[in-house]
Amino acid sequence: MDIGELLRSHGHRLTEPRRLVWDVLASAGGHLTAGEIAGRVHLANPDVNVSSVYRTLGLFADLDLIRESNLGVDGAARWEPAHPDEHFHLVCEACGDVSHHVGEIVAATRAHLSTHHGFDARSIELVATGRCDACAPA
Amino acid sequence: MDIGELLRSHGHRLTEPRRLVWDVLASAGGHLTAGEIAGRVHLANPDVNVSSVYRTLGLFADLDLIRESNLGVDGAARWEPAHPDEHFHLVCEACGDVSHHVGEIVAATRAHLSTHHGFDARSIELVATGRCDACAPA
DNA sequence: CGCTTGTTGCAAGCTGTTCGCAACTAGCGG
DNA sequence: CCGCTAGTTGCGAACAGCTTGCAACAAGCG
Repeated sequence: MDIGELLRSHGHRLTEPRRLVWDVLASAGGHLTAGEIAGRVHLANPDVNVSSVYRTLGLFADLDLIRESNLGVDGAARWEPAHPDEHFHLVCEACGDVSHHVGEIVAATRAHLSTHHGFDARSIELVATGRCDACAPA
Repeated sequence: MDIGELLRSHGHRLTEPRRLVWDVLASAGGHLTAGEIAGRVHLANPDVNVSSVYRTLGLFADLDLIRESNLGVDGAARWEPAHPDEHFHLVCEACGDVSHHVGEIVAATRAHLSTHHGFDARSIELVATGRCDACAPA
C-alpha cells in the first residue's frame, strides 16, 4: 500500500508537502531532525512551509508510520521510520554520529521492567552516549 | 565537604542563588525541571532570577554535582543529583509520574554494548514510557 | 465538473534556554 | 576590620524549536 492510499484510507489526503516529507524520510532512513527534514523538503519545493512539515510529521506519527525519538543530543527531536523492531541509539560524542541498532537488549529490558517493576512499557528509549568503535578513546 | 568549600576549591563563590538551588535539589531528590527549580527558588527568594538558576545548574553539572536527563516527556530537561549508581527512569503516561530506579539492567546494557557493539558508553539514558503499577491499563 | 472538507502558508505566539552588559558582592590579602 | 578585584547577578532581549488561528486553497468523492 503506497502512502497515498494509506492516507486516504484514514480519511486524509495526499498533498505535495506530505509526499515530499515522505520521500525525504524514505531516502534518508532516519535520525533526521524536523529542521533537517524541513530543509530538504524546502530544497525540493521552497513553497512548502515549516509548519506543514511539523503537521505532517505529527500525522505520520499518529498513523505509526514514523516515530519521534528524543536523542537529547541538541534539544531537537529526531524522526525515523517506524518499524516493529525494538531498537536503540548510540550517539558518539567524538564524531557526532548517531547510529541505530536492533537488538535483543530492548526486549530484555522490557521483560525486566514488567517482571521486576510492574511497569508496562509502551516504548523504551535507550540512548547511549560515548565513543564508537571508530573513535577509540584518546 | 559542603557546597561552599566545594565551590571555593574550584575557584567559584557561594552565593545566594547557588545555595538556594542546592537546597532545592537536595530536598527534592531529583527529576525537577529547570522551571520547577526556578519556581521553588523563587518561593524562597523572589529576587533570584531564572538565568541564575540556569547558570547554576550548568555550573553544578560541570562540577559533576548534578546531571541533566532528557526525559523527552515535555521538551524540558530535568535535573537530578549525580550519584555513581547507574539508574533509569520510568515515565507513566497516565499519572505523569517520573520514577527513578537503580538496577543491574543498566550495567548489563553497558556490558552488552561494549562486547557486542564495540561501543564505550559514557552515559546511558534509559527511559521507559508506559503504565506504572498503580495505573493499570484501562 | 463542482462541492465539501481536509490542508496549506503565513505570521504571531509560546516555552525553554542562552547571552551581553552594567551593577554588585564574596571573600582573599592586608 | 577593610578595600579591591574578579567572579556573579539581574535584567531584558534574543534565540531555537515547535504550535496555532485563520482565511485562502485544492484533493478527490459523487
